[in-house]
Amino acid sequence: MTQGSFSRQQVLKLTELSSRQLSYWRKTGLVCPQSITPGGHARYAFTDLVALRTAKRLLDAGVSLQRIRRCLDSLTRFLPAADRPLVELSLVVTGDVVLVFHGERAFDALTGQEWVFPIAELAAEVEKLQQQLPEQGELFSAEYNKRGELA
Amino acid sequence: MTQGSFSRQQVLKLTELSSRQLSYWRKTGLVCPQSITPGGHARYAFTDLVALRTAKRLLDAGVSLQRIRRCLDSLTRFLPAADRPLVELSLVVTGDVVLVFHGERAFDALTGQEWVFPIAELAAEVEKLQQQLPEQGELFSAEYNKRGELA
DNA sequence: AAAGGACAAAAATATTGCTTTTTGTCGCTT
DNA sequence: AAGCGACAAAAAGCAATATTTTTGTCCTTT
Repeated sequence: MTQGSFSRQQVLKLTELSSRQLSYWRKTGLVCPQSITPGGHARYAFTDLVALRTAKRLLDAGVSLQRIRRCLDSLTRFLPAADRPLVELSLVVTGDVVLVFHGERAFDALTGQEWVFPIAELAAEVEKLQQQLPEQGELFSAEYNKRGELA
Repeated sequence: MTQGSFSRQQVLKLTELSSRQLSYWRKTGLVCPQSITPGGHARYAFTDLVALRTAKRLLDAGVSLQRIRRCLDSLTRFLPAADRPLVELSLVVTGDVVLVFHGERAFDALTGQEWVFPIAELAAEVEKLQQQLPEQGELFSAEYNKRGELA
């Protein structure tokens, strides 16, 4: 009995969703109540609550519903083990992107593309490359022109 | 003399850029050689190399040149202390977004918008909310219908 | 109270055509 | 080898429009 079972009123209070949203999300399958009463009324489980609240937060952070849906779609593909991404996963967001942290990795929830390379490491990398060129060094010293660049 | 000074050939080898790109980037001010020889030839400093390679990596990760330029523009606004973002900053990327890690924070290089909320914390939060509702609990046990939802 | 339907405003997305940017290639000069 | 210029293809961005999704409001039914 870890579940708990919440009525519509309770859910509205706990999630700060509008009644319309709750209905619509249910109808369109974004978050459905875990069970239904004999009278056809929704009963939301605790995990449903978490999912609803997560979706709400994503919305508030500027992620559109449609993007949320697409992310969920993708995630079932990339992480089939994650049954309910909105409940289980660790997400980070701006308006345009949803990042999923999973183990050591981070990837885009939508495209699955992995996020990469702390560029800090690049200096070291170039340094290594530098050693592959035996001949170069302080060969040139003249500096006739200073740059006025962007980067 | 931490600089080092690299000829065009060396730079091409080290950065895996095309000759055309090197020229164009120089002309458009993305990354310019630190100094010029009496004959008008480019001499790239070590930091230039790092900048070039960083830009190349961003490109490879799917960030367009134009976006890179705009990011650099923004960064000089958000982090005026960062003289050469491509050399100094710690960036993370997908095709659409460049994230900058700076101290404790992470923000979008383009918009400056801060990134937020590990959603993992949500469960705990809802649990807390739950306690504000004294009346609910395992009041309902009937489950007549299983859901077939997305999340 | 909860669900469902209907209508409309707002928000988001997709599409299309147009402009600008980036890159490659060739040829010429130093 | 390095730089410069010109032409063209590819990629990216932009703006205006159409289409779809989401949400609110009102009304009816159980």
